[in-house]
Amino acid sequence: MQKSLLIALIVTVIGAVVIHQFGSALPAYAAFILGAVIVATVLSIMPNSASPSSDAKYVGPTKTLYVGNLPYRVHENEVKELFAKYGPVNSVRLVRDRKTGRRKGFGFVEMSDTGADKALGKLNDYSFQERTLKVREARSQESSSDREQ
DNA sequence: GCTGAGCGA
Repeated sequence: MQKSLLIALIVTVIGAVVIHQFGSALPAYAAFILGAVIVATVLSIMPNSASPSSDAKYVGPTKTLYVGNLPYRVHENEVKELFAKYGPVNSVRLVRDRKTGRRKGFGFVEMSDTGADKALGKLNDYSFQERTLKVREARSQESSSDREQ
C-alpha cells in the first residue's frame, strides 16, 4: 500500500519532469498535477497489477499441518510447492533453533482445509529428498476460520 | 561443518 504510493509519487515526479521538458509552456506545478492525473488514470486502468495488496493468500477454512522427518537441507519454498499441489498454501514455517539457527527437521504448513486433508493423505509417508515425510494435523492452533464452539 | 526423534517464539 505505502510502497505503491511511494512508487506513484516517484512516477508522478518523473512524469512531471518529462511533461515539463515536452511543453515548456506549462508551469512546473501544472506539469506535476498533470503527471498525478496520468498516474491516477494508469493505476485505475490496471488494478490487477497494482491493487492486490498482498500475495495470493488463501482466505477461508485453513488448517495447520505438522510436517516431520524433513531433510535438513530442504527450503520452505520446496515444501510450499510440494503442498501447493493439493491446495492453496497459506504459509510454511520450518522450525529452526532461534539461537543456533540449526534446523530441527520439522515444520508447519498452513493451507486450506480440503487441501490439508488431501495433502495429509497423499504426502504422509511420502518419499521426499530420500526421506519419508510425516504429515499430521497440528496439535494446537487448529483452524483459524473454523472455531470450536 | 556434525544429527534423525521431535509439535512452534
